[in-house]
Amino acid sequence: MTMRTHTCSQLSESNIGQTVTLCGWVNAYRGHGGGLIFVDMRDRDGITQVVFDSEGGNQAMMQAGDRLRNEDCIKVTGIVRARAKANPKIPTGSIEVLVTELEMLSKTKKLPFIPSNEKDLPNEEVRLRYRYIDLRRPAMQSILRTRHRVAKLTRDYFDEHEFIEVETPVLCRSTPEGARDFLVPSRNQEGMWYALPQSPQLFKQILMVGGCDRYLQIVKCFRDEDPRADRQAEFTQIDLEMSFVNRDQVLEIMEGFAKKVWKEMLDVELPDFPRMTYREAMDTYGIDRPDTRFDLKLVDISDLAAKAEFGVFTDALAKNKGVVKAIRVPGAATKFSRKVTDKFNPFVEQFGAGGAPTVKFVDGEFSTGIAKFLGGIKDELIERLGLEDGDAVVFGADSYNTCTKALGELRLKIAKEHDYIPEGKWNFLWVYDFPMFEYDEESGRYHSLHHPFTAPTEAELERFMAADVKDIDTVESIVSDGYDMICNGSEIGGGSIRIHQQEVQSKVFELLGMSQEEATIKFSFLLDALTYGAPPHGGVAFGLDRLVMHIIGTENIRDVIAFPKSLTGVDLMCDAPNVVDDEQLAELHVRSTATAQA
RNA sequence: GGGGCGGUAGCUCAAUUGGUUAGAGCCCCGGACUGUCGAUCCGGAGGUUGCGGGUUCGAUUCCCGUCCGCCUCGCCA
Repeated sequence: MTMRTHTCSQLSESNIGQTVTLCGWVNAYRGHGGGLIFVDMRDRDGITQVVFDSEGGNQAMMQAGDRLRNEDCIKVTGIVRARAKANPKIPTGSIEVLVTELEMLSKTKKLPFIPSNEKDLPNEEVRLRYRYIDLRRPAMQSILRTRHRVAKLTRDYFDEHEFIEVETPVLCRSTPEGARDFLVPSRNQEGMWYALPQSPQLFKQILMVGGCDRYLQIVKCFRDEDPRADRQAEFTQIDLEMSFVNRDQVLEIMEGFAKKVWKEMLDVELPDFPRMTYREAMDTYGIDRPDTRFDLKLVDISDLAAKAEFGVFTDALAKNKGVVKAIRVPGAATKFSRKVTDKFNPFVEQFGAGGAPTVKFVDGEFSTGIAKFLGGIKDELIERLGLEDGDAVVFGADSYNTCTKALGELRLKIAKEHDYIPEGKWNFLWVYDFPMFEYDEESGRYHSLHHPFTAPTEAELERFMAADVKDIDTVESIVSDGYDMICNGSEIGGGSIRIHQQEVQSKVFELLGMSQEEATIKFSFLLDALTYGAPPHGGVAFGLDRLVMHIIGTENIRDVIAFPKSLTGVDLMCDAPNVVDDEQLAELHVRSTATAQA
């Protein structure tokens, strides 16, 4: 039993004549003087019109009804009756409730905004500050429910596949590889700190060593890095791990999960996911998470460019790993005005490239831009790119990494701004065969492309174990058994087969420039665990926030989180983070070095 | 840490080359109205133009600094 007999979505013509009680908020108020008042009541589930009629109620009740305003929280008892004229806009539009009793549960004061006025919402800052009002909007309720359904679907699917949910600690050991840790001072252990988990990676692997076989957890993770529109410091991961599996077996089960989510949530039947190597993704899309809904592929024309007498090309080719690449943009000759192409240069400069020259291909000739440099290679270029009349071509010339990155990003920008992305298309794929390591010139060290617990592929194992730290080309060429699930150009999940042999794990640490002593201090528990009969295992982590973003069709991660933070990591509603007392700090053996305090 | 855009009433916005009392709609308050459904109509209240400094006879407007929000690069093993 609750205070009400029905929710605001439940009543229909079958309830006519019944006395019912509803609880909810005033969604709209339409008074017609002392004698007749309409109020739309809203709760989580829907809207029902209730009527105050002087012929059906007493004077005091009419007066109380007349004082109702948007978002007052009320309880109403009355008799269900048919409407003279139904309102087809709402599901309960054929009935209304003639009020016999009204109870004001909670009067609202003047609101910063009216949640029922979807067309005139305030800016996001106000919505976040008054999140409890924003959350009353049906659109927000729908998102919360969508997120709930995805979480439930997740638990159901993996339960059916014999995964069990296990909780791992939130107060962890700091392992300052990769992202910055959030730290928590220890009161009991003076001078010691916990870190919040960037992911439960090591715990889930140790669960495999502990015989759990198949593990699931929907879990908060924390990375103290600057947020983005699609990234928060605090986010939710669907964390998975399996024992006694190889890569294809992991992919099969994870692909089944994605298919199930898309079927249940969007009624979309996804075909089997294509697979693409990391190398192919980088070569043809300039990014490790290619959006394959459209072409605009990067084509290597280095050999042709070498023959063109164009300084930009020849200079680029003279660089270490220099390349020249081109993108055919179908039908863009008319779209690429000078104004449009002038913006390409500053855009690619952000990514370290010098520029992105263009040409148009009209009436069998190159024109505008760098056309005059392409005379000698015209026919070969047309053939290589498959040019048709009315196309445009964008070029990039630089070292492989810079050129690829710049053109990859430019490709996405052009696709978005000039409508090359088809509506309603879902292109999933797996990217695999990542390099294990990338050499960073600046620090003179390697870092892991996935994470340092990713195994080399079986075929690479021997070469990996024999690799010499100083042999950069060889180390960079070693392929790992990692994989990412990509959906429309966004990484929604990633994982790998993990290392389950201690000597292999030690070799990774060695190549990462960690001394044996250092590795022992940081990861002794893992290295130890791997020596006690660790099973082969692998897994995946999906980003729950990203998944829900795709399903509801938003690019703003704050839309799918009930209480998100701003881009400076501030909770605008709670005003966190905040200053704490010196006594609190003293207890934790911490003193602030901050110069300014609020 | 760098770059870009923004901040005027509770909310969404306006305000001429710097100009005299900073406007409108919604919300709120008061009133009218018995079939509305974004109800309608009449009246009213509501402002340290984010904050601090500067230029000027005069600053919402121009300049400097600062705070906040959004987007982005770096960053995100």
